[in-house]
Amino acid sequence: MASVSSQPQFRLTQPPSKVLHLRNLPWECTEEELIELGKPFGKVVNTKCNVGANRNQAFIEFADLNQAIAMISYYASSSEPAQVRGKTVYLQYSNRQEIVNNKTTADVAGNVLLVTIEGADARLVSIDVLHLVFSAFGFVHKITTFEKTAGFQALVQFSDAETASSAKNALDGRNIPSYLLPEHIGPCTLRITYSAHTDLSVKFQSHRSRDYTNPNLPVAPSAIDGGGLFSVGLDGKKLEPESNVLLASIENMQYAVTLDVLHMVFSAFGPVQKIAMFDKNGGLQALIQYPDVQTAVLAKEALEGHCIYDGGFCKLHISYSRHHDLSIKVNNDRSRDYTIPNTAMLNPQPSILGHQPVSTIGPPAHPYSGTQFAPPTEHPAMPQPSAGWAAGVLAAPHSMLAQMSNQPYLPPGAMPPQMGPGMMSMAGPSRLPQGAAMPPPYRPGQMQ
DNA sequence: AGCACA
Repeated sequence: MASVSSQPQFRLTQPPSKVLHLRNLPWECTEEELIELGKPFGKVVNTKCNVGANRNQAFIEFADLNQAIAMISYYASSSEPAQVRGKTVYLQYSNRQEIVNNKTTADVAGNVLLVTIEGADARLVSIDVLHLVFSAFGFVHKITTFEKTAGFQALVQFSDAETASSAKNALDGRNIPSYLLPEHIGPCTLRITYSAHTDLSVKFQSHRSRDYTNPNLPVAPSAIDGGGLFSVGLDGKKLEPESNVLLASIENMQYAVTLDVLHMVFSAFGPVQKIAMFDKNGGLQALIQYPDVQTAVLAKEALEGHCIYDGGFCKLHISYSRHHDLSIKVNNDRSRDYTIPNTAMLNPQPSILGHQPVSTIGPPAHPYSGTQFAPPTEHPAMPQPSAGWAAGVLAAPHSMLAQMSNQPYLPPGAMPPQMGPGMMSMAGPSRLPQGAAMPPPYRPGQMQ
């Protein structure tokens, strides 16, 4: 009575599926042979051969469930077994409902790009860098990365084929800007084709896959340490536990970074409850409190390593704080509790208009101007702010204010004084790339 | 001869 059916993976009967699992196939069975086998019963819409350790298994997917049932039923009662090249093949319903194929390339333009990253250090390119690069062309819905014989590859999903093709046209054959990459790593060239996918299935956020449309997606179990206290970072190194409070330190602070600048930058991801600024080791640091961990994670991932101002000025380094609720004793120019409704009390009306950054947001000599990305037909020193993809690329990593203050988070019915016209002008929409239909990272109501 | 990526 050693019933194999007690092992779920060897159940004798599978529930019907459009997908059939085939085994005992001859060596190097081709897709054509599989189609030939299935054709009498219906339309084979997809196949996958050379599956399994011996590469002698395969899947075929019919257009219709009834066609799969017809094939199974036929061979269940036939005296002639199913055969390929005279070899008996065994078939049953697959335990999956559709074939997910890695036939990643397509001939026609689609909304998903297949990106191959070439270069000795290609696999050191993080999914966040890819996200940044491709976000310059529009909202990136999802990214998955994987390693195949072709090397390190990624699938990047946009809303539509138009956005995807603008990214493809701009980036194919170009190098990822070195300033986005870790130190001392070689050039990484992007080779881009269209993928046959239209909607990637991302089950959890991990170091290999992201779904930017669903911030509530669970983090991959594989990316969480057994204790659960520490999560594993993009490079597999341990990180401090996540927190709703971020610790930001500001490097290369050529320009004053005020409470209001920080509030604006961090408000792009959700309501900022409290900010406390202080000096440490000769540099400026700030604690930024969000209502929840999730928002803080979003903000950290988006902002880490980026500069508030163009030209590498005021670079942010962000980690999770051990704090969870800051105690703000007094509202002044270095600390503020935005949850206190008494706006009259906290209104020093600082405005960065009094500081130089307004005129220096776009430094005259842009150090990154198109040298790596700019198409040869354009003037590298003169990125066209509203027309070129180059401006978009540059805007993403270097002018966060320009992009993020576009639609900062505002509490319903509230117009904080620090969101005055001075602030908005500094982030003038003129710097936004044309394709900046990119939704703001945070919208009230979107995240429950 | 028994189910594919993260």
